[in-house]
Amino acid sequence: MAKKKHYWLMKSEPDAYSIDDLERDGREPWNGIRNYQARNFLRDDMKEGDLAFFYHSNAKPPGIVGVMKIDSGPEPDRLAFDENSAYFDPKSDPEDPRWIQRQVRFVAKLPEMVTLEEMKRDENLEGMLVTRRGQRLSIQPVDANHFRYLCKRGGLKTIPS
DNA sequence: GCCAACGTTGGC
DNA sequence: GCCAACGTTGGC
Repeated sequence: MAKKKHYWLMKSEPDAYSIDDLERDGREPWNGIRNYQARNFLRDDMKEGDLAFFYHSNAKPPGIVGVMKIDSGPEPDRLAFDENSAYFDPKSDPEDPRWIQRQVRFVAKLPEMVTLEEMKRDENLEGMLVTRRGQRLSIQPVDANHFRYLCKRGGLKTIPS
């Protein structure tokens, strides 16, 4: 039997990079993550082929807007080595990179976004991390049943696999 | 713009 | 190792 898929939620501010940008680009490095818990998910727990929600944070309204696929293994985040980057980190050694990225590939845009407010109100999503007050982790695991439910809720006819 | 909820840094 | 000060995230 094939290894069980994991599901994720990944946040981006649409002013910086939106679902429309990913639809246009097709495949992009997901980089600039500078939080250890999120880094560990990127490095250790994500598998190539996993599916993830694209979440618009700091948006009006915030919420889930699309689905993407993890399309690479863990790679060093080279922005950490670039002095001119906002994500430069002098403590990241190119011989032993501290920060990790993944390639992600566009899968689908949700016909209807599912807002954070809707998710908080929805009893089917009880316990989902993103609805927890004060949490701010930019990469989060999502339960498989929550993933399927949210795909339908967002108007997808078929659940991506 | 405010501020709650963190995470990080650095003095001790 | 403690913890105060500071910085960031991100909803509101």
